[in-house]
Amino acid sequence: MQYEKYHELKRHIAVDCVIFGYEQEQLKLLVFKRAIEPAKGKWSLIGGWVKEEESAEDAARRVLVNLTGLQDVFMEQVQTFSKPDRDPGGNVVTVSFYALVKVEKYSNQLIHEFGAQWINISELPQLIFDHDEMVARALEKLRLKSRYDLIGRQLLPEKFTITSLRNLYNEIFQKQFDPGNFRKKVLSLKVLERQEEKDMSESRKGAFYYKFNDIEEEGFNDPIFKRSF
Amino acid sequence: MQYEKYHELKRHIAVDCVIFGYEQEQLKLLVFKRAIEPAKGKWSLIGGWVKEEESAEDAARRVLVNLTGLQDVFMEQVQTFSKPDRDPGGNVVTVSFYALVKVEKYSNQLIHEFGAQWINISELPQLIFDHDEMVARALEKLRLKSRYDLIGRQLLPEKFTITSLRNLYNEIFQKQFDPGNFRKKVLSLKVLERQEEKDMSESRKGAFYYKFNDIEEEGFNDPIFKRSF
DNA sequence: ACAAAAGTGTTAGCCGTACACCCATGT
DNA sequence: ACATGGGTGTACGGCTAACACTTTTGT
Repeated sequence: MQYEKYHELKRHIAVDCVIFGYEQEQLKLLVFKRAIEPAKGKWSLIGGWVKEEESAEDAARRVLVNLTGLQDVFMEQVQTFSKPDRDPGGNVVTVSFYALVKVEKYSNQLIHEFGAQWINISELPQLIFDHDEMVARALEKLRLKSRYDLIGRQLLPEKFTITSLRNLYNEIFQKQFDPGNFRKKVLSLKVLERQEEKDMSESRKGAFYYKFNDIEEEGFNDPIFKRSF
Repeated sequence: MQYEKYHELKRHIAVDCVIFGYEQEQLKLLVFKRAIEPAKGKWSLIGGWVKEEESAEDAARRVLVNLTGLQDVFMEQVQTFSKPDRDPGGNVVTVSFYALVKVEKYSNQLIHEFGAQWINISELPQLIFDHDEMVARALEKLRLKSRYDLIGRQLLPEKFTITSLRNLYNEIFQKQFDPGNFRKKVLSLKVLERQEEKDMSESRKGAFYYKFNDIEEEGFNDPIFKRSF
């Protein structure tokens, strides 16, 4: 498990996690300043070794739980990277995952402990090895999912406004959705429930909070958003 | 490389290939009758070990070249399977790929040599281990690709009729596309070139052959087929 | 009264679907 | 002439996109 040693061994299997969060109307990624060699001080994703008695999915979940304490985080496999020379420290095959977490639930203490930081998706520094490509592929996958599912359940707080949800989609697709049309579209999907309470912080009139309802976690057959972005 | 031995060792990395082909207006999969234990006589996908000095992509390509002699086959990573007990013969992490090949180019001799057989996608026997799931996931990925790309370049012969192409889509989505609408749709994409020659075998009138043109291999931004199937 | 965001309504145009209809030709 | 698949035309309906318009309320 010690990084300094692994180059002596033959080939290892690891996971890396592309962790998305949504905070202050921005889509962010949790990145880490490496405390150890190689590439000490450089930015990277968080990862870990896959133990012999677990699957890559188990390992990724373990890494995430260890980092955040959160048990039921949405997570999906993205791609496996296996070029023998992709990690200068040794021959490492890495299965990458992306995760969607509610930033609010994070303990800031944990984050500092790991040298982690939430960074806006459009202001990312260069990451080590092929981690940039992992992020790019994860973002592609997130966009694809967002097109067929109404995501937000895993990223937004329990209660949120339609405007917040729209902003999330604006961030994901780097595009301004029309407020009126977006509202009608998502409400027509019948997965949101309006609450009594209003958010008064953003306007005089106030905006109703919504919650995701419990039924039908599964995606729709048709794309929600059919046009190119 | 010997299967009988690998259970003694700790953990291996392998690839498996979901090889799609199109023959006699049917979407088929190349499956193999295992000649060795475990699961001798059962059907499976073709696979191979990933050598220490190569990537999973390299390994998959090597397996395919070895099997077919074809160099430039379309191939894409699907998913990695890593449950420690997924292969009763040992702890094997497998990266699965799908490939699209022109059946016509295959040497039948090679196929028999490997105990292989083209089987219609809807008549597949049960496959060993988690190979059924690999096929299911590969098919999902193929469907997704077919929705955004006009697929067929890699599956159809050089010259083909619109009806053949439509049949391919019928097979992929298990749905009957409307002949007229399908024709207009694919021709509007401007990626097909009509040939002088006609195929006279299917109708009195004859159907023009088409070829894919050379420009723009990349996909479209919008889904070609937007509705559910 | 005004501003500013929330929310509703309206319209035009595009596109998918269904289906009618013509075409070419071997028997 | 007719049957058959190839190929074209048309009309309806649904949906998207653009944007005008109304609502609410603190200042």
